[in-house]
Amino acid sequence: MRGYPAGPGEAMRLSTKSDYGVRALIELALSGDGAPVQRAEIASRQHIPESYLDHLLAQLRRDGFVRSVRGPGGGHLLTREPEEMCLLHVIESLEGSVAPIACLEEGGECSHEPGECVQRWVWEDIYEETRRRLRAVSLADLAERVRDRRRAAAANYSI
Amino acid sequence: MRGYPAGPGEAMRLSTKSDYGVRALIELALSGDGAPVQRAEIASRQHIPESYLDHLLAQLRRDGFVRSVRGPGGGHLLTREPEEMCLLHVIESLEGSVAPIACLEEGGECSHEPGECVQRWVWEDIYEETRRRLRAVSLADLAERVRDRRRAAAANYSI
DNA sequence: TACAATGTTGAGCGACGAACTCGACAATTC
DNA sequence: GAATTGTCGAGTTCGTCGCTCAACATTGTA
Repeated sequence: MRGYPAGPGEAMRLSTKSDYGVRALIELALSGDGAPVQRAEIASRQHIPESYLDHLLAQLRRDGFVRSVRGPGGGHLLTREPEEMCLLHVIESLEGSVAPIACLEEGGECSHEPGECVQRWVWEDIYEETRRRLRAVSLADLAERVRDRRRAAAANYSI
Repeated sequence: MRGYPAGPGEAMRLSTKSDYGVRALIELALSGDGAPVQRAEIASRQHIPESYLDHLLAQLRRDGFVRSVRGPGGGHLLTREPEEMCLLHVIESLEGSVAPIACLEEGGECSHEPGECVQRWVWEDIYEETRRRLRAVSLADLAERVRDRRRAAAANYSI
């Protein structure tokens, strides 16, 4: 997809991890029957390097979004209904935190002298607003969008 | 201040550039008489590595926030009133862009197949909200805060 | 005019994260 | 028990971040 790290003048940028990860979860949400989806299938459908997807799935498993079934016919499954999983938690699982400055993070230290950290209040508001909006979006919302788009694309194709 | 690059799990993080840069401009705003402020003085007051500050001032000069006076007694000055400079423009000058994903940037390409970029709308809203909030804050606002805090600190000191 | 105090530029460097890859190992199920 | 899956951790490449340094240009003062 990207295949390359973020370039210059691209601070504040999300890494590929959360994008890959969210799209992997969407794929699981889309194949909504009880059958597990294999790594290889997720990877090819969403164009994610398979060996890299391993790590993302491991992380998502650690944080309880996904559970894996081994053996032939195995694969990955969501642990809950996609309606109950929000973008915020998934992204925070993979990116660590979406705090734009360190001192907003839990346990984060402010590097400025006390009383001199003057920009914090601005970013605090932005941070909270960002989290609020990410919390309001569920995996089901995103999956539905994908479904709609794919339907539309298929319809276009047949004309 | 930081002295080190951002660690793991710290995507979406601002670099030191904008923090240093904004604080440098605040320092110029605070010494509001017509006298230029030297690099060395800005650096020591705001604890910014002097040789690094060079680059930031150069960038800010290129983008018209600062103008420099050479020769003995020279230094740096704001080109406009601090009320007329907003945080957004300063940060965008130094960081390049605060877009959380590449395809939101001007001229930015979406790396996904058409119709599959499903998270874009979420981030688009967040991006615009972020820019709106940064635009609403002026250098004068920030300078005033610093002034207040320094006054308070001085008062505390004398008790 | 000389000179010293400034700012400007760009090369360069060490450390570290991003984005992967690879290979060995463990668990399952047929 | 062999084949098929997932798990884990080390390793690689590349590029940015944060910063330094040295050479050069400019300007005010003597």
